[in-house]
Amino acid sequence: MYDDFNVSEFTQQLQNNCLKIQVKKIKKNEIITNYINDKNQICILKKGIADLIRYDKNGNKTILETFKQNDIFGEIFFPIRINNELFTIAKENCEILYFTYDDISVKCTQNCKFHESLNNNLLKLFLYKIRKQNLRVELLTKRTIREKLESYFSFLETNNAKKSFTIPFSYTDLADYLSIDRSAMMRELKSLQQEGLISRDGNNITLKY
Amino acid sequence: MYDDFNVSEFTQQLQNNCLKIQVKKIKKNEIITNYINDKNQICILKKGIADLIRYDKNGNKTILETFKQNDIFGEIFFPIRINNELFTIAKENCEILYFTYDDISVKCTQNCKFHESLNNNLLKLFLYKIRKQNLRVELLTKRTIREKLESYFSFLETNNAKKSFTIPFSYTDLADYLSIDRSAMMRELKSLQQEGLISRDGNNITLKY
DNA sequence: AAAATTCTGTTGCAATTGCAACAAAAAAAT
DNA sequence: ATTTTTTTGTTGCAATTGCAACAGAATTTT
Repeated sequence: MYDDFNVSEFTQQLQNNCLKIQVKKIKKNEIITNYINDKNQICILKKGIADLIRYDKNGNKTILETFKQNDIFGEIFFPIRINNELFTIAKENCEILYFTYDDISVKCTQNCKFHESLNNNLLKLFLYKIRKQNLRVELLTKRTIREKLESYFSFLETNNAKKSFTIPFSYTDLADYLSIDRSAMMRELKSLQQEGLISRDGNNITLKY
Repeated sequence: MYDDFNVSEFTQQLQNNCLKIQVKKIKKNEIITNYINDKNQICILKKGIADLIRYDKNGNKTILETFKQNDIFGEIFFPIRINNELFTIAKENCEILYFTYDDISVKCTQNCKFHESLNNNLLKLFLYKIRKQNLRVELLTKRTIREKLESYFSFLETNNAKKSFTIPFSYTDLADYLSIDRSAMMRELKSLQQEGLISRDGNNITLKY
């Protein structure tokens, strides 16, 4: 999807090192963190898939972010609350590294090589996250359902370097991700098909333009 | 608004150092960068205010991001294009530092103190940016104009620690920032007033709840 | 100081979107 | 293998939102 930052090695190193790291295994459909406790917490997803979710007062679910291997998340990235309850939920069995931002600035006594590369690697993870969020803002600021779909498909097209690709969501989740009504989205997908702009087979989409 | 990262000192240092830094002054309403050239470019706003803008094919303007002193932006944060033309425009006279991501990873020969703190400070700037973008996503995923306004006002309330605050936008720009139609937004503001939820005097809003 | 431009406030109407509801299909759990 | 739950697909109707258009206020430029 994005550039490969070669951070896998880094996240492997994290575990057995001088930094205070907690490792936890979370089962599918369980909550990883609810963004209330754990001030300045940083999490790295070592294995699995997870979503950052919000439910509003009307029961609308929104997928604020999606996380896969090596993605970074946690309370530290949400210091400002606008009366929302957020939580990260495991979509598959997950393995997560927990530590705090405060810890990373404390130099370890041994001046180890690990600490040398820590900031550098975190910088890459942060950069990756910013890019992902920028894409998200671009999608969300599109004014119509059609434009959101087209933009998202355009992204998947670029990402897969193919006119055909698989949506990495159920259609229910895709609507929650684009922050639109599912039935209205289905209606729009139908229009796109009828106008011959796309074809569709399950979660596989082919762009006809 | 956010935590103070004490990065001002850092951005001052940047200019007279081993890193290849370009400094430019850009006049109000001129384009700072158009996100096409300048691969891996990073910009830091040393002085002034700027917006990242997109116009869609229907002429709708969207303010994707707003930048003030010490904010970081540039092409590097947008590696994936989804057929949008983006550009950053100076809202006031600006002073900008330009460098590239590639340069920062090159250790300088003198092993200077500056390079020691470079990654650390960039990490803070990146973190700050992620927080800002997360807030943005929270706003944009709200389903109705009313909810967007309420959320944004709630943020300003928290930020100013007061029920009264000044919107840092014209109403035209606020609509472009929330990605909604201006007239529909004005209508909603009127409703909020009529229901006694807010009062309004120019760009000053007071929450009545 | 006058002219030009941008911003605010408003409204009727049209288009889009959301809501509710349901049946069939598919997937997951027992 | 059967039951339960979730997802998909669909549609009429209502509510919201966007569009167009304009006048007056405010701001900026000349």
